[in-house]
Amino acid sequence: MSRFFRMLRYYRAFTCSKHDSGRTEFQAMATLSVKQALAGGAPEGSSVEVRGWVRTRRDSKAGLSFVNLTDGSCFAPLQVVAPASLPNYASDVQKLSAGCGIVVRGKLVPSQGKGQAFELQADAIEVTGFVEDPETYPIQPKQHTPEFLREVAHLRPRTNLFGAISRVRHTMMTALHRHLTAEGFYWVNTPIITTSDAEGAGDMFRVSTLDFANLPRDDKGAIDFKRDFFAREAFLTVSGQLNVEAYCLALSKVYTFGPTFRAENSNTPRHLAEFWMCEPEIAFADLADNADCAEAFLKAIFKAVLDERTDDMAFFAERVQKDAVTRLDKFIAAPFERIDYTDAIAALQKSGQKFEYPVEWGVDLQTEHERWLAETYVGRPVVVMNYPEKIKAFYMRLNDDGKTVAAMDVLAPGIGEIIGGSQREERLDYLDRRMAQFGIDPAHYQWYRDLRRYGTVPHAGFGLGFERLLVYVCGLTNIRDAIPYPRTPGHAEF
RNA sequence: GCCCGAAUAGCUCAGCUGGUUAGAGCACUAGACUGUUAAUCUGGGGGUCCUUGGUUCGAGUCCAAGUUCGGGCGCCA
Repeated sequence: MSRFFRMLRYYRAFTCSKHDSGRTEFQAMATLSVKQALAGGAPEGSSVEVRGWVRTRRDSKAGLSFVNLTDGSCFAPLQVVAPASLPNYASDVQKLSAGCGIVVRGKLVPSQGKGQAFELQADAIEVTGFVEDPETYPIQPKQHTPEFLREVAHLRPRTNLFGAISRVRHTMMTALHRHLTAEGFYWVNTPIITTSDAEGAGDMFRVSTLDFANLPRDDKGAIDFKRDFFAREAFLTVSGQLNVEAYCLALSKVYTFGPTFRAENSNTPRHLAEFWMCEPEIAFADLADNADCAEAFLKAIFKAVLDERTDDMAFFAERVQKDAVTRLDKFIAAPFERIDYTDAIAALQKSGQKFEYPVEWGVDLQTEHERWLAETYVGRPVVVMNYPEKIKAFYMRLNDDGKTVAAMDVLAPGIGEIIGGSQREERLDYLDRRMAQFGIDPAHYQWYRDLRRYGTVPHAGFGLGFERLLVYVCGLTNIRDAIPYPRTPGHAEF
């Protein structure tokens, strides 16, 4: 590395560290985020630079303009006071409209107006980019519908709503890692490309480099995947669970967290073709341990959101869903109820409720049943355990009764199922029997069977659809607003 | 994949039983006023009423098909 670049790197590190400490004595001007500025993060009257995008502009005949500036660092905008004495006041400042990019240098002072503690008294405003046609700029200082904003996914992060969602999403993601790390889990990066051809969790997207217009054929005229990139059929993962079980049986407490792909033609506000899923897996654990882990996990994430994103959550409570904050408080405060599937069915049958889908032992619970259990019967989050073996996946552990498996669903008031998990079948003979029962070829799962042949131990885990949790936390109604660029059947714009 | 609903200005919407020149708020623009807070007040510009076809003397309005969006259900996280 040349001396010049080393010096440049040193200089950058030096200036950055000063920003963090808030000290400015060695520097003519500190750069502050809006969040830092609003917190008074520089000595009163000292010169600072703040950069961001214009939210609104209000002109005053008293010889000044007010410019609300956002940079995404927090919910609230910074009020910039621009005096008419600025050399570019008429040419630039009075032409500022929503969305313009600007750099403001000035002095951070206590605000003379109400509504904010500090404001920026501008000495200079540099416009880095005007909005080409303010009349047709899609993001206006008003409430837009989420449906409209989906059409402008590249601009919607500039709104209050999507700024708040983005920050909460980040906080939940980091809280997830923090909590699991504190609990002794290791993050295992399971593959996104998989060659398991029957994972059973849903339709898969094919990964191939074959020329669709000229597919290679074998002797029987079938497509010859031996000539494909991986010399066999390959797909995008629908779950990292099977892979992470191997690491669980070595590192004891592990989890996957990454993008997951389902090629199902699901057109609902709860489904994405590409979403993020977290799958913790614990060795030497049974179903009860699994439920305890899920409860602590959800509560830790919610607590982090309430602690760290108070401003955004207040916005959701005010504009999106009234009880956005109070229901998280309740969720954290109440211990989860735990009931058996068999008891849940009995309760549903005795409820006197009219359900669209009839209830009887052996059927899977519908959303209406799950919501009645969580909202009416229990009134707080509930873990339903031990489902009929016929309706659950092959890897779930058969109970001693021979007719149920150690599966669990966490149901919450307001959404229904948010977590699904199970104790895994660790006994090879039982696993083989269940694979046969489900028509699964053991040849495709030799490595998975090995885990039962070499030092098998009881283990359990669960899966959480991250965007579904974000929908719940923010009070959203459509999962397409919980991910920056939603992918759904017929849609992969942007 | 199945069923239901909607489509009018840049955005959010009104538009009756088919009848003259299709309206409002926000945004934009001009002016007034003001340490303002999605400021307020007064004017102005802005429309392929989703598309195509049909019924009718006459269609934003009724009918059919299509397109797009949304909701419910299924599959699921």
